[in-house]
This record gives sequence, C-alpha cells and structure tokens, in this order.
Amino acid sequence: MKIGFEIDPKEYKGPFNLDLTINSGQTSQPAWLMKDGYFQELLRFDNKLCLIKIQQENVEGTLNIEAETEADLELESIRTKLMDIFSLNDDLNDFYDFLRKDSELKPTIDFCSGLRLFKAHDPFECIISSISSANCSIIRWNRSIRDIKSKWGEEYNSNSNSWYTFPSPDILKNVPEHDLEEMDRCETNLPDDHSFEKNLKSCGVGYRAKFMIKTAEIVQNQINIDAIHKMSYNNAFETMLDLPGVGPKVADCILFYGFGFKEAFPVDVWIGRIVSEMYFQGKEIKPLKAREFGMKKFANRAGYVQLYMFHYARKSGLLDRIRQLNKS
DNA sequence: GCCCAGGTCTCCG
DNA sequence: CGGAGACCTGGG
Repeated sequence: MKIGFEIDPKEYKGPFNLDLTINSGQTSQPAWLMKDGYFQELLRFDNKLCLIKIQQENVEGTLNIEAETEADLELESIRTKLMDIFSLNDDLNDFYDFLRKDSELKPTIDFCSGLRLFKAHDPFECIISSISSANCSIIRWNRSIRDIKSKWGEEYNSNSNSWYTFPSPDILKNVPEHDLEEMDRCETNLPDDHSFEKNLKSCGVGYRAKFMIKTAEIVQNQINIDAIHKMSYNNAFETMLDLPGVGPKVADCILFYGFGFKEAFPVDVWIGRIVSEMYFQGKEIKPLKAREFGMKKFANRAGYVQLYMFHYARKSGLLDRIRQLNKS
C-alpha cells in the first residue's frame, strides 16, 4: 500500500528547511538516506513497518511525502509522527524573537533559518547511538549503527532494496559482545578460518560494546520509555546517568534528540569552546559549568540555542578560528 | 608506525 | 568532590 500526501507550510509556525534539519550534523541519529530526490527512512508504528520518503521542492516550501507499508496505517498517524520528528509544532518565529534580544545570538538566525530539532524516531535507538557517539567520530558511529541494524534489525524490502529497523532492547541485550563470545555460543563446528561477524565489537563500537548490552538489559527490565516522557527534566537526567556509557553529555543528547526535552543543553568540547568564545571572552570553561550556564540562561530554549550556536559556528568561521586557537 | 580526537569510567587523593 | 589516565578505532 502506498499513501501520498503533503504538509503545507501553513500547518506550522515559522520556516522549515528539511535539508538543513537533516544534514546539520545533529547527533544521535544517522542522517536519512538521500535517494531519487527523497530523504528516506524505515519507521516503525507500534509493530507496523513503514518506509517514508520525504522531499521539499524548494527551501521552506511544501513537503511531499510518500509512505509505503504492508500494514494498515492511518494517514493521520504518519502525519503526526513526521510533525513530531521534524519538530514542526515548534514555533520558530517565537524563537527568533528570543534570539534577536541576545546580541550574541542574533547573528545565528541568518545562518540557521528553518533549522529545527531533528528528533529520533525510536528513543531506544537514540540511547544506543548516543552511547556509540561518545568519544567517537560521526562517520564511525554512523557506520556502527548501520551495521547493528543490518545484523539484528527487522528487514523490510522495497524495490529490491533492503531496509532494517533498529533491534529492540530484548534482542540487543542478548547479542554476543565480541568474537570469542560468539564462538562459544556457536553450536556447530566451523572452519578454522571462519570470521565471526555477528557480535557487537565487529560493528566497530570498541569498548562501548559492553555498555550497550548492559544498557539494553536495563532499558528492557527497569525503564519505561513512556514514563521518561512524563518525568521532570532532572529526574529524566538522573535516570539516564544510571545507564552505563551515559555521562552528562550523552544524557542531554538522549533527552533532547530522543525525548524532546527542550531544556537540555548538551555540551561537547566544541560547544564548550563556542560558549567560552561567545560569552566568556575566550576564557576556558568546564563542560559542566557551560551546561549550567546554558540551562540557566536559555531555559526551555537551551536545546535549540545549542543547535543554532553550533551550526552558526560552523558556517560563520567561528569554529575555524577556535580550531586555530587550540593549535597554538 | 605514530599520534591524535572524542566522552565516560575508574582510580586516587 | 575534582583531576588524571585508560579506553577502541579510524584518519592524518
């Protein structure tokens, strides 16, 4: 079954730039695949798979969506899900009014018009990919997530292309950590030169493999994803910190990108340096101090400010200047 | 071959 | 509580 529909700019407040939103390097989810002029991703609704293709003909124009599914899905639930993923219910005009009142932030608007929070479609995937992103390059953890999906995810075929979901906590918690464990669990005798590739370390996640398996176990047994949504930010933050491999930066990313907590202000080394340049005359500021500063100053807009700060720094040359400073 | 980047964990004071 | 060093891997 194929459903085609549109989302009109009148349905949301302020600008939206799909390409910018998907490709601005927001952590915690690999960018959607670009193919035949459409961004594409396999989504899960309850237990139904649905391949989404989405395009925007011109910047800030109408969105064209094609949804392909073998299940019986309501158009409205697909529309609602996409509105959520691309944060189309956020009022960017209101946010820009706020930015204009801060002389440091005002210039970010020109570089980021239509940039919105790109939310994860699966909170558990977001938790695991955030763990894999810690102390790791973007290309590397993107590849890891793709590997994990193709090894243990559910397969969906469309036009001879294979798509995979991210495996559930129940599946991931039982995955072998490394090749030795995979070999031990193997029932049959294999040739001496057999390479063991269905284990987490073979996905290039390194020492994070055991964190991920343990986290999957805890999420499966002790965490209710819906309950997180209803928690206060601080409670949700503390809950995330209890997961192995999750420190303050990763917890903030999970809460912002995975759960949509707008008061999160995730601070990596770059945001730390940007904050220090923009607000502390280049004086070094510790990550937790920068986090505290951002949360206090920007309150429920902290996540968006972090998004805009980083993209602005990249495009304006600020980031290059900071790089130079750190070399000398 | 060597060194570096990048958050979290662990250990030590 | 804060600081120092180890951790896996890919890229320069």
